[in-house]
Amino acid sequence: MASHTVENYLKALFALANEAGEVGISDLSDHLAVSKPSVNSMAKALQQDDFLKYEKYKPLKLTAKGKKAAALVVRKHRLTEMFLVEQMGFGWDEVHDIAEQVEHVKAPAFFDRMDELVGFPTVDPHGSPIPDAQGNVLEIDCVKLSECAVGEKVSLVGLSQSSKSLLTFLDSHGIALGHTFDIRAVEPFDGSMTVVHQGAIDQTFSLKVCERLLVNKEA
Amino acid sequence: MASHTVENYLKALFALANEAGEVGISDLSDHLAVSKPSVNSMAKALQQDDFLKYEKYKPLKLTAKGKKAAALVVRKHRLTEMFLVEQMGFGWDEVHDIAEQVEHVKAPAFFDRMDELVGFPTVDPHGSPIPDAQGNVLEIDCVKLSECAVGEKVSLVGLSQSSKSLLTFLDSHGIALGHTFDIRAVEPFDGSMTVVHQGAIDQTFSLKVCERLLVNKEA
DNA sequence: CTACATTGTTAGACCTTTCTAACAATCAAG
DNA sequence: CTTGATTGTTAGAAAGGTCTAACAATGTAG
Repeated sequence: MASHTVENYLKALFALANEAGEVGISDLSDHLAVSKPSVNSMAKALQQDDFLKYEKYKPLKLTAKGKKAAALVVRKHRLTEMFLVEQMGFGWDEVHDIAEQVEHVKAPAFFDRMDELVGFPTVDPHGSPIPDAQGNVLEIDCVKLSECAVGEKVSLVGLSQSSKSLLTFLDSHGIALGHTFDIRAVEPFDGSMTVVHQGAIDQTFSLKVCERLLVNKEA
Repeated sequence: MASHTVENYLKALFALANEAGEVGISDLSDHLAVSKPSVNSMAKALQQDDFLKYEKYKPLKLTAKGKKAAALVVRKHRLTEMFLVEQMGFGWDEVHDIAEQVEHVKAPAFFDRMDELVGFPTVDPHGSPIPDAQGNVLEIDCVKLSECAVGEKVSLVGLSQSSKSLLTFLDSHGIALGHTFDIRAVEPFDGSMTVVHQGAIDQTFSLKVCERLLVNKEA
């Protein structure tokens, strides 16, 4: 089974491919806070194990095997987050770091039981999809709030790049997954948006916030 | 913080010192399934970090720092076992291997929450004491069943060296912590014991079993 | 007290993962 | 099409953990 380190590389590769498309050595180097030569040699090692297709100066590409292995790590991570929130009472802003550790535990029964206890969820506490036991990931139908127009009524289904500070921001504004927004105005100057939150409170969000909120238009 | 490997060495040192008194390189080598030269070099490394006092050809001795660090790993292990049984529905014979993995998670809040959720237990599912957050271990007042005499009435408080096969044996005989035994006979030939289990069923146990059952005489 | 088994030690190698320093390829701009 | 920035590469070393082979110390039986 893949080492702690290998699992982290796979997870990073998977995440970067899903948001940036092409993944270069430098992207991984930044994301993992590891030097480029280190990434380079790991890339060769991962290719050796058929997790990765690596050609000099070309973008890195996970193989089918690599994608599956990565998805299963993500599965462990997101199931853990769900378990931490639902069964252990942690806040959605506290679970990432803990899950980052727990995801490397090698004990399938442990994660299977978590899955069962939280009722076989399909998304984690931040709305990100949980890959199934075969490593398949269900795509979620959503757009960034920033891409919506005045007059639209949407509901929050997920976050892109949820960070602790974003989560704290949302908490402090009483925003949670499933909440609705009626888009009232978009400021042309800076892209900030004024919305009616949960049909009641008027709130204005910066473009930076709106780009992180993934919403569903059929609310 | 100590690595995965170092934590395992500390835990082994702690366990062996508590049952064998003196701990030699070979004991550790056997216990961890690692070669003697490996143990030897790790002993030097542990001394470097002041976890261990090491002198050539002398038995290994944990320092105060080493004992505390070891106790805290044992704490994580046993809290995890308790959590797995009480909150996740695992059997007492299933939890050791999972806890062996989870104990290396570096997330104090995770274990604190487990502790809370299972009601701050003082012993794990096998009756072994859970060290407190400062690394202090409460001694449990008990003797081996094999050391008891005919006519005594005792209750099961713990197990020494609980293995999966011992736990399965106990399960199949309906034996659990807290159960009582009235000692009826001790066979002089092989040390096997006949007892009344829970005031109802007559059972006979081999010496090997009786040496693993830790009991309290004031039952 | 010698001999043998046990136990511990050194030396040297290997694997994984990381680094820095220096160099090479690629790509976008002028 | 050349320049310069970015990006990627090699080479070489180090740390942590492991091994085997060979040798040294210790302790126990006769």
